[in-house]
Amino acid sequence: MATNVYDEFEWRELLYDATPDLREILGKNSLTAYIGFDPTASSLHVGSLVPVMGLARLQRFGHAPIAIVGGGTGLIGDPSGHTAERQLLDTEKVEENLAGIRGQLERFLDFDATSNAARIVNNLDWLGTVRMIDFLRDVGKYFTVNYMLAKESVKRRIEAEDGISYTEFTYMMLQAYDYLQLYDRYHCTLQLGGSDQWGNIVAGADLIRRLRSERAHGLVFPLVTNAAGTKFGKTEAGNVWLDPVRTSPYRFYQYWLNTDDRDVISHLKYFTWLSKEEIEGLAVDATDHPEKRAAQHALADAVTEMVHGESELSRARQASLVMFGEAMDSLSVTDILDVFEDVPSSDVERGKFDGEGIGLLDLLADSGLTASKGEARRLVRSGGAYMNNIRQNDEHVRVTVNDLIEGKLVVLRKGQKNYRVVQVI
RNA sequence: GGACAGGUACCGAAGCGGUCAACCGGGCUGGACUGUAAAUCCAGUGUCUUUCGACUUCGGAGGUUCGAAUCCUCCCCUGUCCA
Repeated sequence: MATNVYDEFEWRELLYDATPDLREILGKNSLTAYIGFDPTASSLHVGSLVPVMGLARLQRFGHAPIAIVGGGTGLIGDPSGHTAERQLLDTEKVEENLAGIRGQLERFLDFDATSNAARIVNNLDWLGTVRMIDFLRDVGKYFTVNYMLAKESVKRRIEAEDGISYTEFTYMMLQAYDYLQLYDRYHCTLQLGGSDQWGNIVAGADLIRRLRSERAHGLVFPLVTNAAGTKFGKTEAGNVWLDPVRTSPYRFYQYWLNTDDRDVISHLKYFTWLSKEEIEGLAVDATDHPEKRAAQHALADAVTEMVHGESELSRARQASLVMFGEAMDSLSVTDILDVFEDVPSSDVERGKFDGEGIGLLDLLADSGLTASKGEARRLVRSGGAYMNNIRQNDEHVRVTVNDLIEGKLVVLRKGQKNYRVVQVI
């Protein structure tokens, strides 16, 4: 393991840009560093793992991390990386989001460390009470409009048709003020962020230099990309969240497992604690035996365990086996309901299974797995229909009580991974 | 307001009196292959019954005809050009 966190960031390719001399400074001193998190939702998503782990990595190298949850700035909206004016969130919503994010951050940071304990602070503490006149005199005076206009995030929006509101335009000053406050309160001299934050970070460092004659630093991470050109952290179903209620651990696990070959090594560097040697070993495996996908498994295991814990990881793996065709007769109803937690289910009356039972085609159509009986028929004929993970070739088959697992449910499947749990009521 | 062009299934796009549930391409869904990948190949893609067949569909409403997506009338909408 490297001894300087700067080197650590560097080999992980997390170093997009940094202020001069930062490497030496990080090697010599224990710094206090911060990252801001926007409370735009009540959960962080996988994209936030880079900055979150960035803080955690810093802490492991002896630096003290501060996570700002932007209760104040969140009420304003950061124009960086956005092409259109953002919707304002109301105070109540921001409060709610803050609570969720705070809980998630606590998983990653050590708040009990003796010399470099982590902190979570809310910038509403100072932004909420600062008086406009004071702010303009103390902070605004040091920002020329020319300087702000030159920033990429502002420039892009000025060129866009809808422009930028004064509110969002001010955002940069607020973030700079945050940095100044943290400097004054905790002697924080490093700010981290995504590459889109560079302008805001430098603005803060400049402000500290002018007002306190002290050098403050910045380091930004690259934007995480996918080789296929798709947006990182997004699936057809939407964002991949850390919150297990929004994205089940199974889906979370699957998201990482499906990482493109071309991305998997860099994502291992970004999102895991695996060492350089371990990752290099996995890179060799990936080249020699791509079909084994050892790197994807390592990635999915590591990230799922880190975010959801060991028992959720093993459940996700179990669910994956069953989802991809493993026989399910060894599973109990409880297990099945667990595995198929985020699979749609439908209810059918018990009486339908009595005696002759219900036609397979009717069951497929009634459950909504196929849109019509005709479609169900075609599905069976083409060999894509399964009941309890057993392929059904006969379209005249009838489903009776004997097919029910523990008399309670039957699992229908269309193709590789379209499931439907039919529960008997 | 005027002149053209056009509105067809998820999208694009043929068809211009019967053989049209409607060519073809994309998408989508299965299957084969495979690494829960990419590419490729095969099949399917209105509903119901499946063997024949029945019913509802081609902007809307009427009409002509034994018979219309195809012809006529009116209406609605879209695009382009001229006011």
